[in-house]
Amino acid sequence: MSTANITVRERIRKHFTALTKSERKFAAYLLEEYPSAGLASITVVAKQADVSTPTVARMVQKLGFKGFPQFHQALLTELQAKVQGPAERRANWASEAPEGHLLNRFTQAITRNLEQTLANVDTAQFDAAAAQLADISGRLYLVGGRITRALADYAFTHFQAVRPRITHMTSSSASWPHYVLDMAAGDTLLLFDVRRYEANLQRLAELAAARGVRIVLITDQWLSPVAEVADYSFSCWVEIPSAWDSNISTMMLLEALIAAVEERNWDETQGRYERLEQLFEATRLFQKPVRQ
Amino acid sequence: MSTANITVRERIRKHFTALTKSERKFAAYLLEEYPSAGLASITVVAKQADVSTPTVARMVQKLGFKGFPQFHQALLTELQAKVQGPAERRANWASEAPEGHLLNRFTQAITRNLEQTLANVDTAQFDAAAAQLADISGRLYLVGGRITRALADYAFTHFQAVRPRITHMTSSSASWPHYVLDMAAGDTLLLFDVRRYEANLQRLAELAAARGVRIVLITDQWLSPVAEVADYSFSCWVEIPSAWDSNISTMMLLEALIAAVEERNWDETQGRYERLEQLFEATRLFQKPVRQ
DNA sequence: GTATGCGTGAAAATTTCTTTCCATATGCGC
DNA sequence: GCGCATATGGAAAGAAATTTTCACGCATAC
Repeated sequence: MSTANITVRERIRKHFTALTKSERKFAAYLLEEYPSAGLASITVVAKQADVSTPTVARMVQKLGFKGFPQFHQALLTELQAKVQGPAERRANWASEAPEGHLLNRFTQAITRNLEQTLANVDTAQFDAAAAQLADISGRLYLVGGRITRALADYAFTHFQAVRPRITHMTSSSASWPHYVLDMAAGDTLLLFDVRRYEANLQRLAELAAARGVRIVLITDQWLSPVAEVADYSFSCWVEIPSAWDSNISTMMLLEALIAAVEERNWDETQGRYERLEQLFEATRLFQKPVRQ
Repeated sequence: MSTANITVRERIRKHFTALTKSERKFAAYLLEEYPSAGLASITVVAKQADVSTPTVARMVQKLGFKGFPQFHQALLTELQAKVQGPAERRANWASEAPEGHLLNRFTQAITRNLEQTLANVDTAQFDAAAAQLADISGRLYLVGGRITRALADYAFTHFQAVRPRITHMTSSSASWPHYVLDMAAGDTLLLFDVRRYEANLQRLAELAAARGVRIVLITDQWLSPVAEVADYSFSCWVEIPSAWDSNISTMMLLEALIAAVEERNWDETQGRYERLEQLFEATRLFQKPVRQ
């Protein structure tokens, strides 16, 4: 492991004096276009540097590699490390917590889930889905499963403030057919389905799709079968060291969508917030905010 | 050339529904550690993803590559482009999103909120609160406000799997007195209150406290007045560039608490999960999970 | 001028990787 | 419960890569 951490570049510098003329030719070529010049097969690389394959093979051995594949792998690892960026993975968020504390382990898993989820969002699809959700010419239906019912509820509360014409389909699937009856082309169905995927939701999605309803699906990384009929699907990474799945990334995607819809309909949304504020005031349901 | 510019990640997204179970397994593995997981030889890659080489070969063809080498090359090119590109693109956060895209702005705010929230958790208090929530000698009551009702609902669903003796107090505050009537010393009340703080919740908390109920409060950074009577309070950072507050950090704290309770009561919890599983099986409410 | 030794690359030998074929397993509809 | 369709991985064939061998060229020393 002692020599494992030095870069190929450093190895070349270190052994340069021991290299022969052709080998130096190849070394120069590699450094010229580092490290991409070394990423093809030995045959291709050798040809491009205008030396023979044995020359390259001998040289990488001089550099301390067992063979060309090992050399190739080393370059790859370097490149990968570069992309990963500063290795300061936010490991210690819960700064006060001891190393192995649950909070830290949990945080690490969550961070990774959020990263993965975001990396896998197709921006164009996100924008299109936001536009669909913002389209108030049709109704917006919300529905979730056993676990995600709470998310659908949360979505309902927020979308209510952002746009009119919303229906929260209760989790009692017996009543779903009644809702489907009123669905029409141009309507939107925002559907949550994480494992274990529920057959009822799939049937609902199929019925809705058949009526020309656009479906936005928020699911997990293993993709609910509803994705088959959904117009827009988003995968959220949900694994945590636990018997159940985390829905933090799911929630994040939901909030991001709400924010996007809000931004899109801002002119109208603003007015709604003001009216909502006045209504709260009128009903005296809520106390004055502490700040702001 | 028309299809040359889309990333492998996008290809996977696009074709995911057409993939079989094993192929998805490989796809998931690749996305998990992208793109390095796909850079070894097909044999190695397949073995690490625990699928057969033919599966991988078939899949890359489905993605539109002629063969594995072409797929391999595409990943390599992506990686190179990434390195060549704008020097320090921030890690993997929504890597495909343009700089000023809402997704990126949103993510930044969320990251900050999570950091702040975690930095402000007192580990000892967290552990103590978890112990309180895990104490099944008393009842556990759950309640939330207008917005946080959804979180209380989510908490209810999960705590149900983890421990017995739970009561979800519905948001209709008219019925709260009935619940209070049955509260006794040794019971626990998990209460969510974020701005705008609700007078009803405060009164409920006072009544419960008077009856000797231990109160765990999850609130925002400005602290609900309920904190006065709560035994344990946690502040979650909730500000995002939007007219409303984000509850992602709130959700995170909640999930962390659930995880902590689960870990604490694991012996009993495990049995509950198994029974739950059997009940699901019996009611046939749910489809078979895709994986695991 | 000849002999010696090192560097070099063509080509063979070998290893490794990729693809194809096929038997088995698995799930699904009837 | 049966038969069909599809998915899966073992194994072999085929392809490509890497390594080794070896003969030649070239420089240097005597």
